[in-house]
Amino acid sequence: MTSSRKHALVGLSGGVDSAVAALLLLEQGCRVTGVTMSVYDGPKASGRRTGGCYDCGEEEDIALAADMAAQLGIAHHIFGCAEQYRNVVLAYFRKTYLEGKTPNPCIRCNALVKFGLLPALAKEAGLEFDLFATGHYARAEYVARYGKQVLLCARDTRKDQSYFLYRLTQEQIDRALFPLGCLKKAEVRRLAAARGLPVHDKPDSQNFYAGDYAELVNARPQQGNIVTVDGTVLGSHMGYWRFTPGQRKGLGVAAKTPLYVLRIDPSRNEVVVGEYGESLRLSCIIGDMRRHIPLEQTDRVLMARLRSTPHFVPVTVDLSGDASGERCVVTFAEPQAGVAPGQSLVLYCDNVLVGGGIIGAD
RNA sequence: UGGGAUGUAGCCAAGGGGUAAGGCAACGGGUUUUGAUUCCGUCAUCCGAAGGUUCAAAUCCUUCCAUCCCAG
Repeated sequence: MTSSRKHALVGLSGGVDSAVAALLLLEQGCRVTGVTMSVYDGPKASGRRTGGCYDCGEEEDIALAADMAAQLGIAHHIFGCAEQYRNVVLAYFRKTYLEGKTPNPCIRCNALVKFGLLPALAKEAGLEFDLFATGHYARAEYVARYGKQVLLCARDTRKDQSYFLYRLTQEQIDRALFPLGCLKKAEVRRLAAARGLPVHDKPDSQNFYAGDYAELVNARPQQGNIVTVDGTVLGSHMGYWRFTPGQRKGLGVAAKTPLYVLRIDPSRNEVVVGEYGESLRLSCIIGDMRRHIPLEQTDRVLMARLRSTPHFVPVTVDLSGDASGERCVVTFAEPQAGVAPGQSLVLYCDNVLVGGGIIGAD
């Protein structure tokens, strides 16, 4: 491009964050086009919605996104992604739970649908753009010492969402733009209010699905036992796929101390529980890795997140066991609770996202 | 049937004359783009039942009921 005026495609969800992202890009002088994906293809249910990604009331959000685009004076396009979403996210969600593991649909969706299919469809539709922006609280910046564009934590690490983005490819990172990366949520709302955007006080959406997860797994309820490590039966449940390691609430089992899910045994439909101490683990195997920065280039202690929470644990990573570099063993400085197969472990060096992978079954 | 023991919320469990701890579960809420974690709040007008003693009892007495264990 000869023009210095960049053209940014912005994923508008209908919420405050993406609207403010678009607003900021306009203020920076970008050409901006809004795009929204439609992913729901389930029953046209009740219409009662609480704000999930896969939500039977998504038309409302799409309409909000369109309104927002109109208010900002930018073009807006809607792309149907339901079929792919079903194949890529929902099928994965169901399969993972049935394997006795815990899926993370947001990570999968970001890499394959939101940052994958959506811009691809936009390109197919003839839209030209240099950048793809979203309202995520994260940063994508060129870092000289690594010689490329990398993902970084948002300034406000409490709100940081880079965890959900670690599976992006280098090309996706190269054109990614996160206008909210240096802002706090309150500032974003203030900006929206100042610009008169009606979504300025819209509650955050924080669910992937507003209904009963078991509906998505779509498995027939099946009674099984809740057992201790030594096999003592403490109670029963209606399907192992309703549980995740580390879970405490919802077991329905009374004991001296709180009990946590230690592991799940799909073949016996058993949920193994134990005390907090029994749930601690010092290491785990990571598979299906995505590596953004070679570990040799990191000279500081690596920190890991085992969940999207702001909690970081110092770790050491051993890649020696696997030549392909897709697997490694991660050892924690302190024993960790809630290490759940299927969940992602994401590595950071300072604020830079180094890579990550999926926690294995053992 | 004889001997022993126990009966406090859904579960476990303190309190042994002065007006029902605590834990677990459950429920409600906060945090959270994963129903995890975490945090906050609520949860026995009543202590197996009926009488009695006392200013006052879940706590003492009596009887009854239930359950468990050991005998036979």
